[in-house]
Amino acid sequence: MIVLDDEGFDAVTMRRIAQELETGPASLYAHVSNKEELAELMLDAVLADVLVPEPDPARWDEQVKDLVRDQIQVMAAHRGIARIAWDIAVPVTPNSLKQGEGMLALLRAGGLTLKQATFAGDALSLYAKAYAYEASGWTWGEIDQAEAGERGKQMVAYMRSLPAESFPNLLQVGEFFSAETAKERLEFALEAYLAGLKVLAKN
Amino acid sequence: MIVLDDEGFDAVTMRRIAQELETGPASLYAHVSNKEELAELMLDAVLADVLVPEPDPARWDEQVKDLVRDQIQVMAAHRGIARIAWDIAVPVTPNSLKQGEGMLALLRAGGLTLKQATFAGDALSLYAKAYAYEASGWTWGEIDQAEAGERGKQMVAYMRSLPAESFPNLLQVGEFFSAETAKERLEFALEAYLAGLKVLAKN
DNA sequence: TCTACTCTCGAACGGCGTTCGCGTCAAGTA
DNA sequence: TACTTGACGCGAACGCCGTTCGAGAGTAGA
Repeated sequence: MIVLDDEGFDAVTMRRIAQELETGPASLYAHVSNKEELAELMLDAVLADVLVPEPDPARWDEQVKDLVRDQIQVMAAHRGIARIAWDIAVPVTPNSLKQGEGMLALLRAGGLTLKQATFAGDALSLYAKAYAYEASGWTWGEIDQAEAGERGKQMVAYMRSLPAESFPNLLQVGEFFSAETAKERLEFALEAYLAGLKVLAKN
Repeated sequence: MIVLDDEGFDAVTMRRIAQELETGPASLYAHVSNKEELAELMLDAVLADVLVPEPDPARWDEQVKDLVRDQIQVMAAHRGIARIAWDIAVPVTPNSLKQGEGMLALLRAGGLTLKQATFAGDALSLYAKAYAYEASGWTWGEIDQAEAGERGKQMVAYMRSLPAESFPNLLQVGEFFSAETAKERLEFALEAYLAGLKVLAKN
């Protein structure tokens, strides 16, 4: 009932889910108290697909990167899930907790104090949600692939046309913002942040 | 007309704005083509309050931190603005561009290549949006301050009650997630990320 | 003054999340 | 078996939302 609902729809609505179940929207309220609760259940179901590794101090940094990448991948793979993740203030569902604990364990294996690990885990999950949400935009957006490419080119052209005296840097960076560099941007962010964590861990 | 609209409302709706202007919702469409455009105008107006510094290579890192802090502060100060920032795929309004250019200039002053600066700027603005959105939650949420504190305490208690064998780390970190540590979390993220950038800049 | 044109905005459309209580039906009792 | 009763599924409706349309008001030119 829960897992399949978010696969195919533009926006998950109570009416559409009810339709899927061949019933009226009112019937859903027999199982969940509101849409937010249903959203939490969906997010939790999706997070079950991300398995948390056993910390290995020798390669904890790669493990952290993998975990973030997996979380992003799984959120981006299901339409609307990333958005849901933002609307949930404090995640207390079983799989959310498991992810949180797993991330903490990895960061502690990297030599961070408990407080540092907590703050780092918070920042990383914030970034994962942010990136996944943005990624959902291009993956599931209303515009198709060809049109998206066209848009990208127009964007680059537009940036190049900016007045050089006001935007000396910006007009050169258009090419770095295509969909192809998305992965690269993620890798850069992970590398930079983890490099920073290693610096802070030594103090 | 534009600037004041987002100050007082839980959610900015076309009807409420029209009401504020003592007219019907249809009249707004004479000035903007849809809600998204109106949202862009509001975000741009708000960003005008963030002034972009002249890059100083001696203290570029502090300047970057200041810029991110200012962006967050200004977004968190206006209800609903942070959410709007997420829904805008590519910001092309004048002040958004100015912020982007300013950030690039600072990062380049720190010795990053153009590509590195682009990716770093992207990650930083992603984080700024993410943090500001989260911050909007506590600042403008439907629950009042006293109740929020109560909630926090319950949260800590709940985390302490988790089974120790499954969540050895998580059950100790409840205290680090209170509203008081929010600023500290931001500072940690900034410090870690900038430390990482300095490492990468040397290669 | 009359015409022609522009612009405003009341009313309505289709969709949303959620609520209410009627009607059905199964379990319990005689 | 026949009746009563209780729970509960869900059709219909409520009050929102963003957006559209065209009647009518307002204005400028002849």
